[in-house]
Amino acid sequence: MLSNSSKYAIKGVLYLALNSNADHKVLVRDIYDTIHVPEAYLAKLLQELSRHGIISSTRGPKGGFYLSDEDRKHTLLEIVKVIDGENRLNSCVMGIRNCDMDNPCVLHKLVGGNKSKFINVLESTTILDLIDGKKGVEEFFPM
Amino acid sequence: MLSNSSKYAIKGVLYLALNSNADHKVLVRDIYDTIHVPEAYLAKLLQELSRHGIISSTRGPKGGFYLSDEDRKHTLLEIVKVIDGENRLNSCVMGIRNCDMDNPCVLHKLVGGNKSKFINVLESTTILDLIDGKKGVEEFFPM
DNA sequence: CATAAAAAAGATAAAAATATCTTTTAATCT
DNA sequence: AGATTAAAAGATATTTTTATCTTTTTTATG
Repeated sequence: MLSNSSKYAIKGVLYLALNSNADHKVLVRDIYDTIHVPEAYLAKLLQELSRHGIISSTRGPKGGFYLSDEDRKHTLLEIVKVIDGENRLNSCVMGIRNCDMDNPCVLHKLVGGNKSKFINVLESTTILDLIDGKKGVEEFFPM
Repeated sequence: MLSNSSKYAIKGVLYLALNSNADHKVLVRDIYDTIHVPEAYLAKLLQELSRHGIISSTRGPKGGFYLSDEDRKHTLLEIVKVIDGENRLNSCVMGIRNCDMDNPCVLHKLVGGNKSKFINVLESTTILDLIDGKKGVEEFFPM
C-alpha cells in the first residue's frame, strides 16, 4: 500500500515536526540515524518534498530542512502522493482494469472498504494532528 | 500491502475456482488472457501454490491445474503467505523496529486498525466464500 | 571577495520484483 | 515402447525500487 520511500518520508517529516522550525533548521545527517533511514536516500526524499512545497529548506551555512507553521498543515496523503505518485493509491486493490469505487469487482467490495478507510486516515491527518500532545521523539521512534 | 504477484495468484485461483474441478483441469494458456497476467509468470505462481498444496495439478496429457473441494477451503491469506511470505503482512505499517500490536508506535495506532481489518478479511475469506452465489467469470474480471 | 556550509541536481550502483525462456520430468494415449 | 502433452524446475532477462556517490548551486560569514 505504502512504499518504503513514503514511510521514510513520513518518518523524516515527523522528525522535522518534532525538532525543527524556521529558527532551528536541521541537517539530514542529524536525522537519519534516529529514524533508521539511509542518509543519502533520506536527503533525496526531503529534497523532493521541499521541491513540492510540503516542507521547507534553505541552502548554505545555517541552512537545513524545517517545517513552517504552514507546512504542518499538510496531510500524510500529500506526502504519499509526492513520493509514490497518485496512481499507487488510486489503483484497484486487485489491479483489475475498469474497476473502481463506482463499479467495484468482487474483491474490491471485499477489501476495498478497509483500503478506503486507510486512505481517509492519511487524508484527514495533518502533521500537526500527528504530533499533537506528544513530547518527544522517543514516542515515535522506539528502539 | 499486497504484491502484484499475490494479486496475480489470487486472480488465478479465482479463475480456477470458477472454471475447474478434478474432472476438468485447465491450462495456464487458457487462463492468462482472461485475467491479464503474463503466461509464464502465472505458470510460476500456480506451480508455487501447487507445491504448497493450495491448489492441485497433474502433468501430462489431460493434465492442468484445478481446485479440489478441499482446495476451495483455503483462505486468501494462505495464498498471500505462500507468494509474499509471512513477513510482508506482519511487519509494522511504518517499518518501525520493535513496533507491533502490543507496543504500537503512534502511526501504528493511526492506521494499524485498518490494516488489521484488511488482514482479517483475507484470513476469514475462503475461495469458496468468494465465489459463493456467483455465476461467471465476467463478474470477477470485468473488462 | 573568498571560503565554507548545505541543499539541489545528476549520475551511477545494488537489490528486489517482475517477467521470460529453456530444459526436465511425469502422465497419457496410440 | 514411442510420441506427445503439460507441469516442474532451472536459468536468464528486464524493470522498478532502493540506495549511494559526485558535482553544482545557493547562502552565510569572516
